[in-house]
Amino acid sequence: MTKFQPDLDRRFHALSDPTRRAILARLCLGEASFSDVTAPFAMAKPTLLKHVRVLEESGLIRTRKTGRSRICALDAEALKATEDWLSRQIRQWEARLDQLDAYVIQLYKEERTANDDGQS
Amino acid sequence: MTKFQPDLDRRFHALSDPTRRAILARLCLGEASFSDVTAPFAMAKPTLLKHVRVLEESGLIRTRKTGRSRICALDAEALKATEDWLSRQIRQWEARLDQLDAYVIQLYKEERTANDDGQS
DNA sequence: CGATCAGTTAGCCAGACGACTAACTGAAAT
DNA sequence: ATTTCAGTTAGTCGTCTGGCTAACTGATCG
Repeated sequence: MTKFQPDLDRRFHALSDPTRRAILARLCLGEASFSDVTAPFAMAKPTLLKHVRVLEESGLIRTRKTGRSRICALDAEALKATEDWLSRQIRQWEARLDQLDAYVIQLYKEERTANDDGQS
Repeated sequence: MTKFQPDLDRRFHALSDPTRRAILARLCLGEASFSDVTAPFAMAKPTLLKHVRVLEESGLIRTRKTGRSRICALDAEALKATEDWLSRQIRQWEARLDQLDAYVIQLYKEERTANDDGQS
C-alpha cells in the first residue's frame, strides 16, 4: 500500500493543473496539432510545450511529429488506470459508509422497539 | 495567481503524493488519530502534519481535535466529485474510441469484401 | 505539581514548478 | 534560395513543495 507508484504520482500531478486539464478536454474531441491544442491559451509557447510534455511523460497523451507539426492524442489505458485506482478507493470507502449506515439504522430500530430514553 | 486554486487543482495535487495516497488508503479503513495514521511512515511529524493539512485543505479529508489528539476521516463527497470529473472525461473519450473502432471495423469489412491491399 | 506525550509552530533548505524572453532548427511556402 | 512558420532549446525568475530540526503548547498521567 505504501508501494512506490511513480505513474500515479505523475498522472495526478499532470491532472492538477487547469491548463493541462483543458488540453486533455480538448483532446477528448480528437487528435490535434500542438498549435491547435494550444491556440486558446494566452501563454508563451514554451510554457505550453512544457505542459504537453508533462502530459506526455505522465502517459496521459501520446504525440508524434508529422512534418513540422506535432500531433497530440489521448492515451485511453492510462486515464483508465488512474480512474481505476480512484474507483477502488471509493468503493472501499462507500462500503465503510454503508456499514455505518446499517449500524445507525440498527440503532434507530432498537430505539423504537425499546421506546425508552432518547438521545439527540 | 498561484493563490486561489480551485478544488480540482488542490485535489489532484493532494493525490499526486504517495504518502498522501497511503494516508487516504489507511483512512479507507476508518477514522484514526494523527499518530495512528502517521505511524507507518519514517518521516518527521511536522512533515506528516503538512501532508495531513494538504489533504484537509483539498477537502479530501476532515479532522477534529479531541483532547490532545486529532482525529482524521475521509470526506466522501469530495472524493466522489473528483472521480465524477474523471469519469466524464473518460466517457467522452471512450465514446470517441468506440467511433474509431466502428470505423476500423467498417474498414476491415470493406477490405474483406473488396479483398484489396491494406496497411499493417 | 511536574513529567510526559500528541500535536503544533517556526524556520531552514534543495529542488521542482510554472511562467517568461530570446534565440535556434528545420519543414513548407513563395 | 529566402522567407515563413511550427515547434524547440536554453536560460532566468519567483514561488511552491517536501523534507528536516528545534523549540513550543497544552492535555493527560503519576
